[in-house]
Amino acid sequence: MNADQREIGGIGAHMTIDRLTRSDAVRNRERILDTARVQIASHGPDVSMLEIAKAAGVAVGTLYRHYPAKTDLITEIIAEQIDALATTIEQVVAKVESGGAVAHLELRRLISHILDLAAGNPALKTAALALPVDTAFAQRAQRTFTALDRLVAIGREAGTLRPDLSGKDVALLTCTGPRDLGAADRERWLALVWPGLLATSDLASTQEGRSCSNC
Amino acid sequence: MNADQREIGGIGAHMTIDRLTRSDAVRNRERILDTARVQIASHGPDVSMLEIAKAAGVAVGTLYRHYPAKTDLITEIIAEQIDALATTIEQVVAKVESGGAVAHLELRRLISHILDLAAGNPALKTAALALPVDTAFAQRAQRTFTALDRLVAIGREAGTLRPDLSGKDVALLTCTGPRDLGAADRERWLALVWPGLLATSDLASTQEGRSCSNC
DNA sequence: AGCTAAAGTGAACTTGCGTTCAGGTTCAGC
DNA sequence: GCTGAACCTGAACGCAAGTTCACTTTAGCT
Repeated sequence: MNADQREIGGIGAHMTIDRLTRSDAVRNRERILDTARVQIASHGPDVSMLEIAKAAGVAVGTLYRHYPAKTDLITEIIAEQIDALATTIEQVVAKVESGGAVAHLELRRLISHILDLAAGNPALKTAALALPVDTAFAQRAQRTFTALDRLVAIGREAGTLRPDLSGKDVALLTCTGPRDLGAADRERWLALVWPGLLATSDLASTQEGRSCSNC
Repeated sequence: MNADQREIGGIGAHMTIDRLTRSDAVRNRERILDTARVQIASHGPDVSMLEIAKAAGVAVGTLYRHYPAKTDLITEIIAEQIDALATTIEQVVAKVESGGAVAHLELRRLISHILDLAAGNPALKTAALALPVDTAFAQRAQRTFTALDRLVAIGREAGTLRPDLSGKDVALLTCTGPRDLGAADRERWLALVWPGLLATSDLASTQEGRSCSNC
């Protein structure tokens, strides 16, 4: 799974010689990350480090060896999440650019997906807000915005999306979307918001919502 | 300002005889409430009781005399806020019902107002969520929903608002509206969401947003 | 097998916050 | 002005969570 030569210092680790990294250390680091992901998702970012450690089958000291402060742990987890989302969006863009899908429909699906993600992890945004503002998040978020912008631009040019819509708009909406509510409320929310993103709200309304005869 | 006969026990205070309530106690209670409102609004609901006390020019013990637990303080403040909002909405409804205003326009103004409130108090929702669910909030919130429902119903009957729109929809949107963002983002948010609340998004779009010739 | 540096362990320390309470203070009525 | 109950005060308590560190264990090498 993980070979001998792996990163250890997080984002910008570089040292003259990559001395050995013990296998148990790598294993524990992964266990901690996996556990923390789940714990934070279900119990919020206020889970104690002790509980995370216990759930990971590791002592607190070990946890602190890998992440000198709780902030570091949470930062890494959020960074993961952002990267995953960016990748997803980029894949969607690629699919649309290759003609394999329609921009505005994919955008709707994407928003729905993001809402689901947020709902499965209601505490993430809270956690992110509690973090220092100038971390490595900016560039990661930028990647997300860029991809979103691309997708929106295609839809705009196709005439299906609102002429003045931007990727930032979509981010604005999804970031403020419901996080602590059930699937029904999320769907309703999208049904309410969606028309505002279209060039003409009577067209292209694919799913529920207002009365629409031809779709 | 406050005469001899005033409430002291909060919501449902009733005793055989309303014995004396010292003037300094009343004064302090008000000072505490005023201070807490400000402190919570600016520093979030995590301000320590000590800081609130200090800012109010009072010892912690006094704070705890009036509010046996921090929860009680926050509860009262949120209750105040909800009541004020409910009153505002009811006034709007009355104005509309008397023919003094148009429902959908007032709804838009109302949503904007609620967003402003939330932005001036970004921590309130967080605080409310951290509270026990079955408090006296339910009936207060109900008052708000009822008023909203009435306003929306009028707009629906007038044909300006989306036929399937409910007061709960408006609550869903405003509750998830931007809280930590600037006025520009709030306006943009509303511009994006607003079309989805109208019967036909091309009509009655009063302000910014898409191209609209006759308004 | 033996060595050693890296990694792991968990009790203890620190800090911050909610809350209490014994004692001093003050308002209100006589 | 005197009395007593209500009120105020703030040091102290308890607790929970983040963090440290002296010591033990272990992986990787020879």
